[in-house]
Amino acid sequence: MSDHRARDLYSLNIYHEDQSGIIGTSTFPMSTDPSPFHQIPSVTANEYQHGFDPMNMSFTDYLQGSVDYGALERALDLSRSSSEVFSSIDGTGQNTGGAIETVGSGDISATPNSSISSSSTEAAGEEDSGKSKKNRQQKAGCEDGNEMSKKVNKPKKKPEKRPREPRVAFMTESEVDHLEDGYRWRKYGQKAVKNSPYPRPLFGHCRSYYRCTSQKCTVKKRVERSFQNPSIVITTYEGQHNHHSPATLRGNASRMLANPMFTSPPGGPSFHQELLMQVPRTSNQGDTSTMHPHNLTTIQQLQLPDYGLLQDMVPPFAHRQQQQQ
DNA sequence: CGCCTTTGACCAGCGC
DNA sequence: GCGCTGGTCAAAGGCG
Repeated sequence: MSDHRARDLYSLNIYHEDQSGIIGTSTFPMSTDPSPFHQIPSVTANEYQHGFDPMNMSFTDYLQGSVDYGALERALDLSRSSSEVFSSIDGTGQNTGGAIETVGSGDISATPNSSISSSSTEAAGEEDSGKSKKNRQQKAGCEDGNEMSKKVNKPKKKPEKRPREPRVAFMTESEVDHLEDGYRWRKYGQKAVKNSPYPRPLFGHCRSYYRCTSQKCTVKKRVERSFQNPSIVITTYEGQHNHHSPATLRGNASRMLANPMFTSPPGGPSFHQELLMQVPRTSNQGDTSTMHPHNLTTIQQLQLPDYGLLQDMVPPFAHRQQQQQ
């Protein structure tokens, strides 16, 4: 879990379906070559605090609540999109890959923590567990093989759908599936991605479900690998943490994670998100000289022949990058 | 012992 | 209605 190794490059992509997929993307070098950091504009505290820039958004930004959903909404024009903005299922019903989405909930204009602290959110979580618990109890009660008891007593009420938490997906080029983000996660499930030729986690085409281990924190995340490029890990966060990163107890990494002012890792980062804090402005039009060559390399790696999961997102992104060359 | 992962099963939603 | 799929649960087991 924590012994994972980072690759030389990380690419961070934030997707939104309505906007041809990508709302932000960044690629940045790993600590093996710290020099590029000096060539890449860092995110200033001011930018961090007063303006949402999807191109500079990171796991940490999101997890730490630095990203205001209101700003996110404005940036993405999510006001007209209140449902899941990306579906992994194409028109034929075939899955082309995992879910990558930035989802605006119906209440997206709320503050970053509102979705967490709101009663609706809690109710949603409770409802979820409660519902399942009820069913579980029924199941437990029918160990004698009485199948009917499984499905009786279905309260058929609740016509209204439970609002989903806002979701944000990140694409990260990494060899490890579960990227360290400063929080503690508990895996609660795993599913083989449909149509996956490799239904086993070892081969990366499984979707893992994690839940924040902190009590009262309903944040979940899904981790899966891209069909097209197994080196790309797609991490989808749902909800926002209502607590500080527990990584504080595990070294200075959390200090940097929790501190948006942090812009230069002393002695080299040990957490991916420390690097994510350094996300460069890849949208830097006209001045490609500031782009690290690795960026382009990574982008091209993202462009894979078999359009599936990323077909809606990667090509436009890659094209844009190529046009900048 | 506590925390975590694994894993099979279940349920709801959705498309046909 | 049926089947598929995503999401979740919880027992069992592993690990430090």
